[in-house]
Amino acid sequence: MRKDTYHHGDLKNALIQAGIEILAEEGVSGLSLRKAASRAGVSHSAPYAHFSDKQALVAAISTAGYSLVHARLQANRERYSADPLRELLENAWVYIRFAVENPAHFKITFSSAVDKEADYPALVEVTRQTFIAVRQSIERCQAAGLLDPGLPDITTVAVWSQVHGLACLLLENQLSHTVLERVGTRELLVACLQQMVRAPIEFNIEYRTNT
Amino acid sequence: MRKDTYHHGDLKNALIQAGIEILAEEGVSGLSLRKAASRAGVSHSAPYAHFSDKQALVAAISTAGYSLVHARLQANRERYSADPLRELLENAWVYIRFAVENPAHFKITFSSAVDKEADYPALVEVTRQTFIAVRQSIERCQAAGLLDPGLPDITTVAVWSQVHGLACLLLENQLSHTVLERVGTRELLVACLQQMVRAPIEFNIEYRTNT
DNA sequence: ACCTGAACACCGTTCAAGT
DNA sequence: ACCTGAACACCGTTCAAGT
Repeated sequence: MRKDTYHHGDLKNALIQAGIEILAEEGVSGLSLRKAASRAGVSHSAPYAHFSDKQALVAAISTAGYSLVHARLQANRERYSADPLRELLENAWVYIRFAVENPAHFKITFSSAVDKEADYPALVEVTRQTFIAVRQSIERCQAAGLLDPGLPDITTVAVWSQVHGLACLLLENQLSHTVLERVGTRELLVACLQQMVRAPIEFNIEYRTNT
Repeated sequence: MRKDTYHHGDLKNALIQAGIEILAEEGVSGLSLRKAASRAGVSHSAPYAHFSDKQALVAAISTAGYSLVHARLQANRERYSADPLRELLENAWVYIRFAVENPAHFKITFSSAVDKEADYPALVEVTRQTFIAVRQSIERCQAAGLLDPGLPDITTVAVWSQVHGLACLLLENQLSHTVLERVGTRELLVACLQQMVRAPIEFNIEYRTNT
């Protein structure tokens, strides 16, 4: 039962953390089980005691990403409880910021590197929780007359799709040439949301005209 | 100069085609240079005569995907020249259909498996052309009073983001449990676009209530 | 110009074995 | 229960060599 015969009490989380670090340093293509193992100071086959295969580690890293976003949504809910529109904007901003600041982790998390999501109950659950949190935020906007009063599920898909899509397009730099020279990331987000929101979003957008 | 000493006159395109087939059969993770080579009936190092590395093949496959979508957008432009709203809807539908019918090819194409896009001029060009085609479609809607009359570039980003995001969420099956049981894919697309379009979209949405 | 075959480093995965 | 080390099949990439 001597603790130091095992490298640490929590190799599983150490591997997840190592994976996230590798993603930050080398991108999605740099992630490998063997590298995560070596970074955790353990042999290349040790991970198989905790993860049945690479997909399982990826699913765990994805779950961690979802949890992080979900926690921030919860924080926004308390912080902006008096202002549903602001809450919606800040929720979207959490998403965009995660994408821009942790591109590889975002891709693994939200661009579905996991093939059979159903095999990972924890991932399914946090996905569901996050969807519900977003929908509740949107229902509050609907109640305040700020969004189309249709089926909340559908309005949620519409809004989430737009924010997710914007995050992806930002990651792929498919906008920089045409748009981003004139408008900052947050202004662009506000302009996109404004297309659906039925009240002016209280955030000053400055179009930088090149003169 | 005997033709049959070389396996075919056009190994480059054969490799691209082989890659697309592999994607369809085995998904993104199944794609390898060696498999594409063997499928084209050529040794595993032959591809390097045409592609500097795997990224270059991926970029070529991505370019092919973009070209296909772009061609269909052009076709829609002629077909629906009298009805800009219908054109917008069908353009979005082309995008969604490509995602659902060719998930792996769509991911490689639009979810940026290419790291340094700038290294592949053909890809940059077709990306630009596609963005322009989408923007022109949106400008026609703006002129008809169907969309917010803001900067076309920004409105384009807003609409394209939503459609791209919807395609991604559909691919990840992150909607099936909550929404897709009640509404079909096309109805969901219409409902999303309707959030931004300032006229009823002439497409009947039936909510299948479970009774 | 276009392709082959051997070679190298890296990877995911398995398995018998050790504590 | 947790980890090691050898082994296997597969991969990307390079390079000398062949036509």
